[in-house]
This record gives sequence, C-alpha cells and structure tokens, in this order.
Amino acid sequence: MKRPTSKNGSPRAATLADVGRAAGVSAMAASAVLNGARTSSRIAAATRKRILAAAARLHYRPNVAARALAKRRIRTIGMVAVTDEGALNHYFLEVLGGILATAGAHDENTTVFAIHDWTKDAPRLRGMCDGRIDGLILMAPTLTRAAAELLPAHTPFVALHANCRLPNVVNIESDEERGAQEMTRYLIAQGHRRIMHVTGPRGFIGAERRIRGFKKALAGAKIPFDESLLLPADFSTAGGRAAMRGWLRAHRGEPLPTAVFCANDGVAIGCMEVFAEAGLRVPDDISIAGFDDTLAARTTVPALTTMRQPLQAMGSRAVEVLLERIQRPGAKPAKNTIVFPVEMVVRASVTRPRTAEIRCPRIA
Amino acid sequence: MKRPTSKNGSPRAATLADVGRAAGVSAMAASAVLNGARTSSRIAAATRKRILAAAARLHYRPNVAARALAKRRIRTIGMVAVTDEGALNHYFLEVLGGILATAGAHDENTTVFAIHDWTKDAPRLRGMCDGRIDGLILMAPTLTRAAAELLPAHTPFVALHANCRLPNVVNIESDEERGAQEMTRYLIAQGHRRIMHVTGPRGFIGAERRIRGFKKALAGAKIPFDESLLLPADFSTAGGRAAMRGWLRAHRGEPLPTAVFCANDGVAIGCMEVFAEAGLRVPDDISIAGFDDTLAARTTVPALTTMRQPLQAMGSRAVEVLLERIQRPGAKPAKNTIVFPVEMVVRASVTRPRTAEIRCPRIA
DNA sequence: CTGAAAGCGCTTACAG
DNA sequence: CTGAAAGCGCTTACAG
Repeated sequence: MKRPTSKNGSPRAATLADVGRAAGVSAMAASAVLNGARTSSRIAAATRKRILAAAARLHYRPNVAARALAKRRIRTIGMVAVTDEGALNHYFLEVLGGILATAGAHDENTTVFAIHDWTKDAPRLRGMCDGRIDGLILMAPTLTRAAAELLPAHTPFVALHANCRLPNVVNIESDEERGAQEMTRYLIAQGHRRIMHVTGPRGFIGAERRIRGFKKALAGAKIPFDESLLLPADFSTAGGRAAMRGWLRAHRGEPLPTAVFCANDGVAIGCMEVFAEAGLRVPDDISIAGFDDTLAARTTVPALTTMRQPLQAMGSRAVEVLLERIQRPGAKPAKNTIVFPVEMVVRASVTRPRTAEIRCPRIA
Repeated sequence: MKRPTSKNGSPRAATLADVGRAAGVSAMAASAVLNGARTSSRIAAATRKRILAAAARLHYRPNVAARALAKRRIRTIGMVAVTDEGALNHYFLEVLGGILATAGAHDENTTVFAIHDWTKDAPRLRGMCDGRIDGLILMAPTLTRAAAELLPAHTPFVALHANCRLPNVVNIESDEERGAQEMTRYLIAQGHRRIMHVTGPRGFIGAERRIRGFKKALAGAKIPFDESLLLPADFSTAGGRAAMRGWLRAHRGEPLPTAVFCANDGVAIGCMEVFAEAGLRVPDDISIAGFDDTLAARTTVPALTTMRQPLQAMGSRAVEVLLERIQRPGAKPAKNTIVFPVEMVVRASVTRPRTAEIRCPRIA
C-alpha cells in the first residue's frame, strides 16, 4: 500500500479523494459513508464496506480545516486567561481542568489564549474570533463595559467571575458574600473575636463581596468592626506575603489577631509563609482560613481550612453554556448570571484561640 | 455601514470579498494588501489605503480555517497530557506556562488535549493530527515503542520526559540522575546519614535515574545502601502520603530517618502531611527535600528545599523544537534528546539532624 | 433516492 | 508587474 505524499515528497494525511480512489468510488460517496449522517444509508452495503476498509487502511481522518470552512464550525472553544510571564495559578488550573474534561466529553477542542492585561489586550480578543474558535470563555475578566462593547457579535462569550456586567456575556460566579459570611461565622464559633480579613484588591467585585460577608458575620455576632483589621492585598501569594509582612511590622508589640480570613488560598499561603518566618505556628498560635479550595489548599502543611468554590464544575458549566450559545447563535441566553453555591471545607489550619494573648513578633 | 450577516440573519465575520466590495476592488487585491507579503507592494498607494480603511472599518480578520486549508498550516500546536478526572497537576501547570508564553511569542495557538491513559488512549493521538494542529507535544508520555510506531508520519512530535526512546520523537528531559545525586550529597553534607528516598513508580525512567543518583551519592560518601530506606510511591501527593503512612506504621518504634529525599515535590508534600499528623516537625525533627521546584514547593510551609528542573524553559524549548520541525517537514532533527541542567534550590525544609535519635511515632 | 456542482474563504501558481 | 483561475478538502443544496 502506498501512503499519500505531497509534491515535495513529505508524507501527507489521506483525503476523501484518496479513500475514494482506493475504493473505486467518488470522494462524495466516501464522504457520505464516512462523515455524512443520513446520506450514508443509501450507499450499497458492499460499496460501503469497501469504503470503510479503504479509510481504515489509509487511516483517513476528515481534515478539520476543510470541514470547519464548509460547516462554519471548528468544534473548538477558546479560553482566555491572564498569565504573569508564563506563570499560571491555581485558580486557572482548577477551572481549566473542568473546561478540558467537559469540552472533551462533547468532543470539542480547547485552545488557551494567554494575555498579559485585560485592559491593554482587550483589542486582541476580537482577533481570537477569526474562525479558530466557535466561542470564548473569559477567565476573571476585568474588562470595562466599553471594552466589552467591542467584542465581535459573531462569537458567543461566557465569563467566569467577571468584574462587571458585560453586555451579551453570560457570567458564572459563586455566592462569595455568603461564603465569606459563613467562614467568618465559623471562626467566631471557634471562639475567635479578633479576626483579620486580608482582602482582594479593593473595588474588585469579588473582593467587595467578601468584605460585605465578613462585616455581616461580625455584626451578627455583635463584634464591633475594626477597620485596622481589614488588610488589603491582591489575589496572589506574593501580595499576601507583602501585606502581612507590612502589617506585622507596623503593629509590632500590639496584640496579634487570633484568626485571619484570607480572600483566597493564594493569599493565605503568603500569610502562612510570613507566620513561619516569624516563628508563629499555625494553627496553635494563629488560625488561618482561605477561600477557593484550589490544589494549593490541599498541598499546604497544615492543610488549609477554606471556603470551596466549585471551580471545576464552574469551568465545566461555562463550556455547556457556551456550547448552547454556539448551537443557537443570536438566541438570548436563559440566564445572564449563574451563581454556584459555596461549601465550607474544614481542614487543619483553624483551631480555638489560645487563652493567653499573643503579641505581634519582630519581623526580619 | 452595514455589517455582514449570513442567510439566517445572524452576524458573520467580514471576508476578503466584503472588504474588496467595500473598497471597490477584487478580493484578490484585498488579499494582496492585507495578507500577502510581497505582492502588496504593487498595489497603487491610493487603492491600498482604501482597502486598509475598509478592512479596519469592517474589522476584517483572515479566517483561520480558510487560510489553514490553503496553506496546509493552521498555526496551532497541540499538547497532550494525562488528567485524572479533570484534575491537573503542578508539573502540567509549569510546563503549560512555558508552552503558552513561547507559542504566543511566535503567534501560534495552543490547544490542550486531555487523555486518561497513555496506553489506552494511544490510538486517539492519530486522531488529533487531522489538521487542527501542526505538531504535538507529548507530556511525560509512557507510550510503548510499539504504540509510538503508529504515530502519523505527517505530524512532527516532541516529548517531555518520555519514558522510553520514541522513534522519530525529539525528547526533552533534564539531568535527573545528577540532580538526585547532588541533592543526596547536600543532605549528607548537612550531616545526614540515615536518608530515605521515596521513589517514583519503579521501572519509570525518571524514577530509576533518581534512584541511581541517590545510590551514587551514598556510595561516594561510603554510606552503606539500606534497601529498607527505598520507599516506592508514584509521583503524586496522595501516593506519597499513603507510602509514608504505611512505612511509619510498619516501622513503629524503629529509628526514624533524619532526612527524606522525595522523587518530586508532590510526593514530598504528601510526606509532610503525614509528619504533621504524627506530630513530627519539619525540619526540626525530620528534614525533607523534593524534586522539580513546581509552584507546590513554594507554597508549602516550611518552603521546600528541592532540585529545580526548569520546567517552564523546557516547555518553551519544546515549542521551539516543534516549530523547527514543522518548518522543515521530513528533516532529521539536530538532536534526538535535549537535556536541561538541574539546579539546587535551598529553602527551609532541610536542616542539620538532631543529635538524639528519634523513633517512628504511632500513626492513627 | 442518487450524483455532479457549487461553495466555504483563503492562497498561489500561472497566464497575460 | 498584474489579474483571473485553480485549488486546499470538505459539505450541502440542488438538479436529475
């Protein structure tokens, strides 16, 4: 059997024409049997068999580009995420895991676009919609509404944790306020009263929701809100580390909080690093809680008590909603916002506070 | 200005024909100006300007599927990785980071294929080479040579940490044996003599290389090799946890190793969890070292001393080699194996051993 | 019910 | 140097 080669002699994938030739029929007949859904029934059984055999022999696979061009559908979804110089994070890892699994189950490909900055790279989004994908998932976009207006109308979008309502983009999020409230209540129930909250970037919708939940829980327990125990950071480990280090330095000798609730697991890890450096033991000297339940929370020692967002399920849902929108272009989505419940995950980083007060240690 | 729509009325991306029409020229002329490299110089400046203006107005972008079909190149590379029920790991995260950054720099797309099992899913690999990608990166494949023979000849492949020589696949790896040897030497230099090595899956090339390096270092220091201090695990956190738990149970009351060298960071984390449960403090009671320097090593408390493999750089290199192979199909690669150096990363999980011997504690 | 033609949106080899 | 045609590998609407 001779394998197909292109003019320059390098091997080439078999085409419908190759299969037809090998089976002694037209390329169309081969198409009907191999790729066509209903038409295939009208080919004579013997011919059908010959075609199938030839296809198997030649390892025929329909060319994706050709099929995409003809069907105006490439069976590929895209996801866009910010990467910091090639460094991806745990949030990305969880969401991508869900996306890949569900896309694969629907026999859809996934392509990942890395951008540096939502604002600066917003114009690039349009360029991604040039036939290489059928729809796009935006991961934690901080696009302005104005930038979102420029998204092309011929491609459907779904966002996860969008930072503001985006026109014509379905948003998937979780009940972050309730999660923060519940976590704070848990800390209070353990006996903590002097509780710090290390926040996400102020103004970000996810950060503000957690702050609201935190304050509500304090109010519910009649614990006065102490502004100095609200410590702003970003959503990163480095940010958590820097913030906590700065705070301890500024408050040396003053009473340490007995518990720290962090805006996400990454921030919590940054804080844990600083505590370790300072000789503070978690949870014996200080309790700490995260948010998200990423792989990071499971691989920390001690393992992190955290509020789980079902990130894999959310990524998975993003794919499903996107596929629905791809199937019915132009149709209004059933819901513009889909909210997932959060769930408390008790691990080892929170315990009851010591009776004796601890003071902020000296930091190198 | 009217936006293009398809027959069913839904919005459609602008085509070369749309641009030509808007500018009063043929689609070919538009192509020459917008996408052609050399031909564009021959179009009159005024026409050129009209075409450019029309393209901008219509937000024209060349359709990827059409271009791919015509050029037999889709400017997309694929990467294949095993996922466990949607759960990706730190190794994947690092490598993908490098791949995305470098692919992006070359203006190439990246699509990620998740498989469950190299052996069972080997036949699927061929199906991925159906025009949707120009080349494929295999992440830590445990393919047999026989399965690799079935890889299609029309697509170039690059592997990272392949578990055996794959015909016609360039392999990228690191000097794992030397890394293991160096790490073990470091532990010895700190004063450790009773050193355990928690291995990867026996028979895997990466696991065996580490074992060889470990043994060489012991021999070099005239420390007799103790078979009972070789503890097999897989490359996962759960595997490390189970293995260490089992070992401690089986050796209760016997002397604890003073240092543990783990086959990767994930395994080290599993061991750290078990030590924490058992009331053993790292590094005071027991030192521990990992391998890889993934994000996990940086987010452990105490931070993990580990042997760095430059995983991002390796992913990045995989892309470069793959692109070279795509550019010159059929050409023999310059090297079949590319070996990266490893690098010691000293953090906080290793210290000098205590003078008093510690015995294996009771495990719940 | 079947087969041959037109078309998806590009690029490129080839006449003029 | 330029323009119109053929072709990439499929699918589908449409004659017979």
